[in-house]
Amino acid sequence: MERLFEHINKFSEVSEEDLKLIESVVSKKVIQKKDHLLTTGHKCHHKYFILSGCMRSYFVNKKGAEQIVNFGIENWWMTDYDSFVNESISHINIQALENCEVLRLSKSDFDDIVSISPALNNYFRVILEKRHIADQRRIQYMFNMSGEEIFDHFNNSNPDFVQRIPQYMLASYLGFTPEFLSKIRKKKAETGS
Amino acid sequence: MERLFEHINKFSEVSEEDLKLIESVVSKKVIQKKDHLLTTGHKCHHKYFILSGCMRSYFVNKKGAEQIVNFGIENWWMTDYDSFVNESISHINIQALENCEVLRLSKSDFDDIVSISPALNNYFRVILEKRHIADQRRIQYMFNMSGEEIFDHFNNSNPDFVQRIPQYMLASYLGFTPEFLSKIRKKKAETGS
DNA sequence: CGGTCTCTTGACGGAGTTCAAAGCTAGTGG
DNA sequence: CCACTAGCTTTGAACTCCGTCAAGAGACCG
Repeated sequence: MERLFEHINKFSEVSEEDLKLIESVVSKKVIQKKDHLLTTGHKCHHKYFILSGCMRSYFVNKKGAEQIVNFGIENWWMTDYDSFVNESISHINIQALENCEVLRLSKSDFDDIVSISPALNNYFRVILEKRHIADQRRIQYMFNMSGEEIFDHFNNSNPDFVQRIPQYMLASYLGFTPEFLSKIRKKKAETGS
Repeated sequence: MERLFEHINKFSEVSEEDLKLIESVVSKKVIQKKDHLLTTGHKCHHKYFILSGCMRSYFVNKKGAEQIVNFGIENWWMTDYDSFVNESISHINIQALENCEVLRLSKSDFDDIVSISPALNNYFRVILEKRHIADQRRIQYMFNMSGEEIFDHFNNSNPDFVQRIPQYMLASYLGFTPEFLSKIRKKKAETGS
């Protein structure tokens, strides 16, 4: 709980009352590694704030391969915004990659607290700004860099995180095959970084 | 002005007072076709609500070509969020593709009105949700579709808009070369769509 | 009209994929 | 504590999609 409070405080000026409000509507859950929080074909009724652990969202592409869309780690709100906001059928899956502790917040409680508390509403606006900026950067990188450069950039930006996931998932997230990623690594090993 | 009010009303429950507040801080500007609202190396101090016309944001990639990041049309807020929010040097350009009428809103006025008016803050949160969802979809399409499929999908989703811009800009936005787009079109003409 | 901007065409090249096989690694149970 | 197995990574050859380059053909605007 403290972790969520700190996160909110970092992005919005909230009162004790605001924190009590959100505390009253979230519930702590433990998720086992490999368990799913959301599967394709269902509506996404919740946001999950990750207290510990690591997750991925992914869909099965036309070739039958799992395409990873996002990873989530500590201090991230994980959800399918499309399904959550529009209450539509989700096309993605959300799965724990490690044992996780999360705080779960339902759509109706979310709607309530943002209408009751301007400060919490503001918190969610600010983290959406951050996320939109991250999305835009990601799109720009995809257009401007080769596979190898994208790989280097991600490694340099997330040196700790890359340790936590298998290479083939990183390959999927970055948009290429595990074989190609392996060849990049080989080339680097030969030429010395 | 009416156009902006309608847009706000569509996404948030605002009072007359809220509308007067935002009216008091935006100013109407006319932008000539080909003029820039933002150029690389400068800070983005404003958001622009497009009343009429059409714009693009783009950067010059490593190969020296202009890579289009986004288009903006009527009822869109155009800005470089990264630079606007973080007050950092922008890496992109924003240019009018047609003669435009816009409502200009400065960063400091934006900060003021979202802290004064919860309803306006909520409006900006909701449109950020929409934008994040659009970004996520775009990323998913880029991963899941071939160039030809991406082209078809964009054409089908934006039948009116594609008439307004030259093909080579569409090619840039979708992430390939004008030559390749021309070959797709040729193939379609031959095989009958 | 003349020039610039846009679109098309074709030959060639390269980045990344596919497929199939083999080598590694780590977790699990006996 | 070892052995087995499932999951992960590496390799290489053939292939595909799309980019590059260069040249020409339209189209639009002063």
